Amino acid sequence: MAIRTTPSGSGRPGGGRVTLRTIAQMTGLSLSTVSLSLRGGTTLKQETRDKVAEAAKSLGYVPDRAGVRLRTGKTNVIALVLDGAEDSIDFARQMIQGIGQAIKGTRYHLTVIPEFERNISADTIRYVLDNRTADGVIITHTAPRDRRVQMMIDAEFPFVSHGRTEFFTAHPFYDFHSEVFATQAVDRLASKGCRHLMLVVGDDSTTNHHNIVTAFQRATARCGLEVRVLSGIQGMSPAEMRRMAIDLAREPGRPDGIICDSEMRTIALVGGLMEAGVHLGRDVHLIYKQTSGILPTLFPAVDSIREDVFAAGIELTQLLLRRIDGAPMESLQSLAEPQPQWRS
Amino acid sequence: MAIRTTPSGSGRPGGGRVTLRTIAQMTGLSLSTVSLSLRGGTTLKQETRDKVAEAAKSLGYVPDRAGVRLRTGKTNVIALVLDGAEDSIDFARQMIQGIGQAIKGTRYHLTVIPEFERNISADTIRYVLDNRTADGVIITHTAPRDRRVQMMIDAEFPFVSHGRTEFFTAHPFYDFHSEVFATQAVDRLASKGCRHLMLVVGDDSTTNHHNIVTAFQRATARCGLEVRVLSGIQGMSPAEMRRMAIDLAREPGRPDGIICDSEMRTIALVGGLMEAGVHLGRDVHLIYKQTSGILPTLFPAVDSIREDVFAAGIELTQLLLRRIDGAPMESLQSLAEPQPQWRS
DNA sequence: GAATTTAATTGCAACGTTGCATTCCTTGTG
DNA sequence: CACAAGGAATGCAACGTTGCAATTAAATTC
Repeated sequence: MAIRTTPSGSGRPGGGRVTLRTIAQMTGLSLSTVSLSLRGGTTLKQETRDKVAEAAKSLGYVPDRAGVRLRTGKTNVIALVLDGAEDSIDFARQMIQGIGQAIKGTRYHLTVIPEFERNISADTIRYVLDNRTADGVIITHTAPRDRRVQMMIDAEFPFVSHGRTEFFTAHPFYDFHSEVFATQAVDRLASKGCRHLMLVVGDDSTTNHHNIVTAFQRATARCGLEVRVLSGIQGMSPAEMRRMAIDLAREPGRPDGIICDSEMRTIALVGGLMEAGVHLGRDVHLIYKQTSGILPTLFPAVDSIREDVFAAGIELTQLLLRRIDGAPMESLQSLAEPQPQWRS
Repeated sequence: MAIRTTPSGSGRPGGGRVTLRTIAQMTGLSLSTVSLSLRGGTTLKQETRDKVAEAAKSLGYVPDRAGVRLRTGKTNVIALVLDGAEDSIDFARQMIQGIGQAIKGTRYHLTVIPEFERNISADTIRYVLDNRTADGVIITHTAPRDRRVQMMIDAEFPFVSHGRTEFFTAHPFYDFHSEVFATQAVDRLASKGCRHLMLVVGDDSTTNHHNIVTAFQRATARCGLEVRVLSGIQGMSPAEMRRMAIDLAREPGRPDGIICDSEMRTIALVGGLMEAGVHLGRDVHLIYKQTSGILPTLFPAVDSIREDVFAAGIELTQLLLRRIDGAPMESLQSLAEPQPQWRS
C-alpha cells in the first residue's frame, strides 16, 4: 500500500517529482556531480558515472524543462507558424505529423502558432524573437523578400522556411521544386497532344508562384504551345472558382490542358468542368499538384505530381535542428523532386 | 547610439531582456513590490500600482515563462493530442485554428502532440502527466471506456475530450450530437422516398460510433425501413472502399439511401458509385457528415450535415481553460447541434 | 508622547538546473 | 617528508518568478 502517493497519481512511487536532488541523495553524491555526470562529464570516474546513470534510469529521471530553460535559455521547443491557406488539402496534418516524427526521441516539443492573416505574420515572429519562445521556427509560404525571413536573419535566429526566397544571405530552406513540376506537367500534356495550356496558380505573393509561372512559360515556349495563365486568385472562393470553370468550359477557344498547383482549386475546377459536361482525359487533360489522397480516390485516372508533405515535415525539422546545433547554412538547403503519378 | 545591444537584435533598446528587476530599478521599488503589483496586489498604494503598470507597459514587459513555470508549476501550455485519422478532411487545421483563436490574448501556448498509433496514446498521456508538460490536454476520438480519460480523471488532471465516454465520473467534454445527426439523416432520406438505407461508419472503437449506430437503428425502425450497417472498417483503404462501392452499385438489392459519417469515406464511396454509373440524387441518395468545403465544392447538389470544427476548437479550449480555473465539471459539457445543409 | 493598530513595502527562500571556481583526495616527484 | 600536480568531486551563484514572514512608515488611540 502506497502512502503519500502524489495526487497526480503518476506511476512514480513514493511521491514527489524526481529531480537531480533525488538522484544525489540516492547515490550520496552532490548535486553538481550528478548534473555533470548526466551531461557526460569526462572528468568523472567511470564508476560514478555508471552509478548515476543507473539511478537516473531506475527513477525515470527527466530533466525539468523549466529549470533547464531558465538556466540555459534553451527552450527545447520548435515553433511551427501555421498558415491558414487551404490550398493543399491535409497539409497541416501531414506537416505536423512529419515534424512529430522527426522530433520523436529528442527533447523537443512542437508548439503550433496558427496564423489568421498572412499580413500580420511578422508580428508573430517578432513575438517569438522578443520572448525567446522557441529555439527555432518553421515557416511556410515564403515570399521572395519575406519580412519574417529578413527579421530572423537579422536576429541570427534559427529558422527554416518551406519555400525559397531571393535574399542574398543564405538561410536554411526546404522547397518543392516547382520549376521541375511545371516542366514535367507541360511535357506530359504536350505528349498527350495538348496545344493550348492553361496554368492556374494562386497566391502571387509567394516565391513559389513566380517560379512556377516562369518555368511554365519557358517550357511552353520551347514546345511552341498556346498558353494562358490564371494567377493572383488567392481571394477567389471555391464557389467562384467553380463558376469560372463552367464559363471556361463553354468558351470556344478553351484550353485542352490545365495545370493546377492547388488541390482545392483543382477540385473547384473539376467540379465546374464536369458540370459543364467536359470529359476529363478526353476533352481536357489535367495535371495537378497532389498532397493528399483525395483526388486520386475520386478520379484515379487523372494525372498528378505529388509533393510528400509528411517527408517535408521531417526534412524541415532535421534542417532546423541542425541549424540550431550550428551547422553551416549552405549545408541546410534542400529541394524536393516532384513525383509524377501518371495514371495511364 | 546603442551600445551593448543584444545580438538578438530585438526591437528592445539598451540590450538585455526586460525582467521584474528592470522595472524595479526603473521605479525604485523592490522586486517583490513590482511582482505583487503586476499581479494586482490590493494592499498596494494606487500611486505605486500605476507607476509599475506604466513602467511595465512602456518597457513591454512580459513575464518569463520559465521563471513562472519553475516557481509556480504553471506551464501556460495546453496540449492537443492530434489523432492521425484522416476521416474528417481538414480536421487538424480547423481544430488548431479554433484553439488558436480561443487562446489569442491569453498567455497560453499550444503544443501539438501528433499521434501515430492510437493504441499507444495512453503513453502520451502518461508522459504529460508525469512530466507536467501542460496545464491541460485536449483529446479527440474518445472511446466509451477511454484509458486516457481514465488516467486523467484518476490524476485529477485538467482535460477535455472531443467525444463523450461512458464513465460514471463527470468530466468536461464537447461532442457532436451524432444521434441527432443520424436521426436527421434518416428522416431526410425517408422523406426523399428511400426504402433501403445503408449506414457507413468506421472506427468502431469510438463512443461516437456506438451513438450513431444506435440512433440509426432506432430511427429506421420507427420509419419501418430496410437497413444495412457497414462498420468497423477503419482499416479499409480508400482504394478498397472505392472498390467496394463499385460492387455495391452492381448489387441487385442495393440501398437507395446512404449515410456516411466520414468525408474521406464519402469520397471513396462517391468515386466508386460514379464509376459504376450510379447517378447521385436519382438512383441513390446520399447524406454525409461535412467538415470541410471540399465535397460541397465538387457536388453542390448532395445533402450534408455539417460539424463546425473551428467552432469545436474554440469551445473545447474554453471548456478546458475554465476547467483549469477550477470550474465544476457539470458546467463543462457541451453538445453541438448538427447543421443540416439540404441542397434542394 | 508613548503604545498600538493599520497600511505599505520589502527580504528571503525556494522552484531545478548549470558553469565556474574551489576544494578535497591521491599519487608521484625531488 | 614536504610539495607539486593531477584527478575527482563539490560549493556557490545565478537564471526570473512568487509567497510568506518580516520590516518600515504612517495613522490612530489612550
